Amino acid sequence: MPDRKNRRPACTIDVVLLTAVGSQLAVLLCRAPEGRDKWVIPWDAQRPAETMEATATRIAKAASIGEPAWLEQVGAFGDGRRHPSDAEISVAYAGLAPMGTPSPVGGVYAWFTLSDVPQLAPRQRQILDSALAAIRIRMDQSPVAFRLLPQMFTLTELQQMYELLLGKRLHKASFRRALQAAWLVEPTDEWRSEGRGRPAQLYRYAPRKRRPAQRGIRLDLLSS
Amino acid sequence: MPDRKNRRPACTIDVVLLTAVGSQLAVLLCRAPEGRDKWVIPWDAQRPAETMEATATRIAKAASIGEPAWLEQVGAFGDGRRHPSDAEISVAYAGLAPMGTPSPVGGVYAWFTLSDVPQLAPRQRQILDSALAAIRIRMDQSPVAFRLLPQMFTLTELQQMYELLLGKRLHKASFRRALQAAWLVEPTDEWRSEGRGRPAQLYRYAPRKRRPAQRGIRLDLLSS
DNA sequence: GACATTAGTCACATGACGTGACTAATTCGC
DNA sequence: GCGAATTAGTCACGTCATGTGACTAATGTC
Repeated sequence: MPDRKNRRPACTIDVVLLTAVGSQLAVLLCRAPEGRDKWVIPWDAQRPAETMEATATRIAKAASIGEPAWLEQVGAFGDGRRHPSDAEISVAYAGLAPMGTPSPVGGVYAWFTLSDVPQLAPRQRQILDSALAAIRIRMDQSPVAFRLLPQMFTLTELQQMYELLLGKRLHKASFRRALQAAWLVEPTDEWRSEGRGRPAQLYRYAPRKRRPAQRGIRLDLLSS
Repeated sequence: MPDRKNRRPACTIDVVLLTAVGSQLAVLLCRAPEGRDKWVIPWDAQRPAETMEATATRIAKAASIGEPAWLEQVGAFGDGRRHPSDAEISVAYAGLAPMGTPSPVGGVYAWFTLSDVPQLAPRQRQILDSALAAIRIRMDQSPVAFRLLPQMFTLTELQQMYELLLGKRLHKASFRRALQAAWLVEPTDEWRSEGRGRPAQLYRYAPRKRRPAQRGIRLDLLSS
């Protein structure tokens, strides 16, 4: 919700909201007031007495539905590259919305799969790339992938989410072994039949004990 | 070099400069203009047409001697905590200076070992802690420790530098094994005798091939 | 009921890591 | 000199994590 009444803020907050659409990552963009087919990453200026994170949450709420399931700062960007606001610097946040979050009505906002992202202002392009890189790095530390899934999910869905976020394929057996070692999920009594093939058991995110000294789970696991 | 003539900049650049002093990490602080014994992390406002990184380099240059051997952004901080400048937000950079960099003359700047850091403004304390955490995280990705050492060094010195930055002891054999696997150093013909004990071979930083698919060296190696 | 399809598991090879003990080269005290 | 102390450097072995292919299990389709 870029507010065009103020001119040239000193600093903007930009929010890269991601979700899963089918088997692709998608980012939420906002139609620019000028130009029919111009799109921007949602941004706004901080309001008085508002923390940066509060600003980011407000932008995310206005843009999508409800609060993002995860939100973290990516960094500050500037260095001369152009930004829709002409602000000197922009502080970027990355957020995740559960898959299935609908494109908000009105046509002002829309999800774009990563390969379909239209041309952005140079600084916003840089922000998008950095946000993706930041998420990939933080996946090792914190269980981010669950934020994109519903409460209950199959292990295959979870693995696909990891593959989406990491941008590479994982090996089934290795993935499940690592998952067990991390004590992150627990099985439920329910099963889901997806048409053909054996039904899959549903799991729920339930991180267990052993937080201390828990060395980040490494999912380098290659190929299929 | 906090410039007190401007009032209340919108955004400051703060630079956490680290070096090794003896067997401790030390941070460069600047004497606050008011109050004899108040110290601050060096900061300044951006100048017109200056990138953030250029500002950080300028601050580092003014504070210590020459350019820092490494400089990277940590993030943007604000959220109400107090800062010497009263600025809304501060963008923090972390930098490294080779060990042996002298305390600049004049008494305005001085190195403080981490355990001797005096009380700082709350936001600057947060910045310092985050900068340390950021360096520890990035050590895995990029060979930061070498920036603190001279061109040639012994493997024991290198190991001590890693221990300093990671804040924990490493096992000699494991450390060298991991180092070999990473192809980061090569031996020279020279040896150094340090008084008692067998002389140590000198090594030089020389990252070799195999950059692709090089999975970050994990140095979890515990105890002595 | 044979087959395709998807879920879930097993077993083995390979490599990384934690650890203690070993050898090597020097200085120091006598 | 000569042995003890000290520091450098290596080895070997046990354990655990990871890469990988093949296996079993349960369902739908024809």
